[in-house]
Amino acid sequence: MTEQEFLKNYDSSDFAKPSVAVDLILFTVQENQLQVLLTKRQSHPFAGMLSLPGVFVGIDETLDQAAQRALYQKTGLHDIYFEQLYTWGDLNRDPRMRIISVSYYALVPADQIQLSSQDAIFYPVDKIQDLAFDHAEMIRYGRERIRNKVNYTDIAFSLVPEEFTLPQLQKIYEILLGQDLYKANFRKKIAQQSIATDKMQSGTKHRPSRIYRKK
Amino acid sequence: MTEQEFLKNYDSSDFAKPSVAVDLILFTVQENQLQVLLTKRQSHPFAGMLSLPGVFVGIDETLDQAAQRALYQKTGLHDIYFEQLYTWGDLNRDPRMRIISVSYYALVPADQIQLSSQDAIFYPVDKIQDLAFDHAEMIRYGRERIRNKVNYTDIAFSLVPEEFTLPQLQKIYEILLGQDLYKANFRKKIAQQSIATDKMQSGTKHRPSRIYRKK
DNA sequence: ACAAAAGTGTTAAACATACACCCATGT
DNA sequence: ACATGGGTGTATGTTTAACACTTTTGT
Repeated sequence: MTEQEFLKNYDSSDFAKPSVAVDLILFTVQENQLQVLLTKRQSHPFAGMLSLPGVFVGIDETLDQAAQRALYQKTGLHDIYFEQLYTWGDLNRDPRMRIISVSYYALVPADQIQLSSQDAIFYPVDKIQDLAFDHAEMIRYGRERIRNKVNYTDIAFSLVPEEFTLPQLQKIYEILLGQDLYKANFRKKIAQQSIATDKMQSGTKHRPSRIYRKK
Repeated sequence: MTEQEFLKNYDSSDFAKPSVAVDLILFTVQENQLQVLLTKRQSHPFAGMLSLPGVFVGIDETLDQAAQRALYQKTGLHDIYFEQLYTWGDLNRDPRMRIISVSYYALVPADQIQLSSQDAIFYPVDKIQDLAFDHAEMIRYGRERIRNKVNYTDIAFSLVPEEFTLPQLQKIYEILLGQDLYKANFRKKIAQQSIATDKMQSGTKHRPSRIYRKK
């Protein structure tokens, strides 16, 4: 049977279909650590373990919409940076049945977050041990994508409030990259993507920092 | 209903499921152009138009396996460079039904290709106009991914035979990047990733080029 | 000898890295 | 006055871009 004949004769009810889910990897920086949103599983399989929030993709719902829905359910947030990461299709990802999962990652400044679900918590990425399904692997992959993208995009700005100081922003860069940066050089590079306001930070017990916005 | 309850009560037969397909974007360089493998559609929808080769994902088949199968059907090839690109989930991608498609791209040296299907042809990427489904968009996205990856990986080597000359390799880089490169600088950078053999090219009407292998 | 493309050494500019220092605030 | 972190100018090293030139083959 050629592919054409296959497509021609294909009747969607004739074949067992995998289910399709979207899993969301929501990153934020809190307490000087990169953290990820996890939920505690109440039921089989992996009951009691932590897992990423996920939803099944509705028949009348795009993948992006499903990701937005998962985000909204857990955080009440709508308009934040998010992006498709990778699609996971191993056969026994889920012991119940064949599920193909499209993973998304999202970045949110810590101050925007108000968890709307009891069972949702933030967990430091570096301390993750065992998660349900292949979710630890997903997070590792997302972590790596971010580490790369920081260097040639402005995604780091997504983790900082609209108004921020350069030391704040530098800390974000350092956490995402996993290494310290030289203050003077960081500023020369990043200042170009930022606009200085006339406001200054207050309440510090040292010289106040100037407040910037993203250009 | 919480997500937990949803998952607990979820019965795969209760919900209409999208179908899942894999579409393959096979790139090669022929006649100094980046070309992509297309097939002419014989039947509805988009009968007569060109499209990417694709397969439905079997219930006992991983996504990578499905991509390999599509590759093998069209070219008889097995072990070549390929990688997942992106998953497309818009609602009306296919007029027949809801299909989510996981796209893969692959890179093959032109000399390895022996098309095993009558209706498969190579088509220059820069001359593509209308394709069936969202396949033109997929190719554009894959083209962009390659353009980026050329700069920080060695994927360009995947488009050249095991033994190659540096001018050959440079031409590949130039085609992938879409711009000319300076010979001397290209060599300083790439020579490090290559090993010189003691063989020389023959049959040219000018100075013969040394043959290299990938390190 | 000449054409044509292979192959190399050197210079100049751009960018990244590192250091040294000054500044503004609270105590 | 001092501790603390904010903020800046300059020098050094490394990478990238560009040019000028030599080499080897066929005709």
